[in-house]
Amino acid sequence: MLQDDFGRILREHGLKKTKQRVLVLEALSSCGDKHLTAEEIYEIVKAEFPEIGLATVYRTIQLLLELNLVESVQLGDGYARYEIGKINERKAHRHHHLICLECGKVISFRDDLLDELEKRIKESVSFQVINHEVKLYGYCETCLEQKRRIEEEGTCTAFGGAS
Amino acid sequence: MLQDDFGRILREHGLKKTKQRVLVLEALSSCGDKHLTAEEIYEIVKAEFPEIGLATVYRTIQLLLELNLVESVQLGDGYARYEIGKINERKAHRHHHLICLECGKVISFRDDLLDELEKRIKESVSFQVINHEVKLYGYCETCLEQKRRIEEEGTCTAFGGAS
DNA sequence: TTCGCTGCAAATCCTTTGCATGATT
DNA sequence: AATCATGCAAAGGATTTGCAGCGAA
Repeated sequence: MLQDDFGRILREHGLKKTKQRVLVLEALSSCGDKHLTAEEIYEIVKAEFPEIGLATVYRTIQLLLELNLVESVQLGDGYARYEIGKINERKAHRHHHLICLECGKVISFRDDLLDELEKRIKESVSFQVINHEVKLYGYCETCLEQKRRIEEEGTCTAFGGAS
Repeated sequence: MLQDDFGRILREHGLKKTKQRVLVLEALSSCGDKHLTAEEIYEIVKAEFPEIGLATVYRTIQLLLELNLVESVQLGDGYARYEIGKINERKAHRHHHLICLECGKVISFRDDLLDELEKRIKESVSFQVINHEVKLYGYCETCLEQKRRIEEEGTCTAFGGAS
């Protein structure tokens, strides 16, 4: 299904369907919300196909980006991260990222509120918005609980922690 | 004024006030909304102080970031960009970036709508939002007009342009 | 068979770092 | 005078590219 679609898309663009390309797409596909780096994709694919090279992974990602099958996200940690796009889910646009400052976990979050913001921009500034990207930094549930627990335990610690 | 503040802040942190540091801060300060790259800052400062090295610019930026005088923005073009922060204006948080896909121009945009989004997130997901970053990609006024003009001129061209 | 795709290694790009010299307090 | 900051050049890390050989059409 996804395989056939992919083959068709490649064919339509005069590109060849190779094991490497399929495996890279599958890695991204199966890791849905994990926002993999190139290196991570490389490791995943290498488990099943050890002869693959990192350069091929980068080239394939580039290809998938151009085909609009994959989108890239910059989380500000110096790595480009990639997530599967339109092909198997339609959550392509209009989803934002919650990024945990503690553990780095990324949660995707769907919300159309930004449509409102875009409208507002159109009215006040002359700028035609095509796409948007929202990142919210904070603390995820797990890390929040952990912090809470530590605070409770440490209530009697006399030291304030000036930082 | 700004100079003195800067001197004070440096002194408070046991740092020395050097010509290079002042010039880097001034470059960022005077180019308010331009979101300069390190290389651009380097060029600006070099005009007035040719013996400065790029490494010093990077080190100074790092310093200014740590002092919270400057903030960094990733526009996804592979360069880190920097903008002056809290010191001379209080527009630190809550301003978003409109990025022109055509000419790369960056327009800063102030809006508190995201507070609403943050509240909504707090309700639906257990995630404590600390800060957020919004980038809107599209076309700026100048580029829109240019496109319009080209379209008008080219109305009679028979070719559709299958892309 | 043809031509694109791959793997490897070298190259590139932005940014950081080591070290001896130079400037600031 | 004592450090800290600088400039230079070399190192670093992510991504890219060149090229000969391999594999899909």
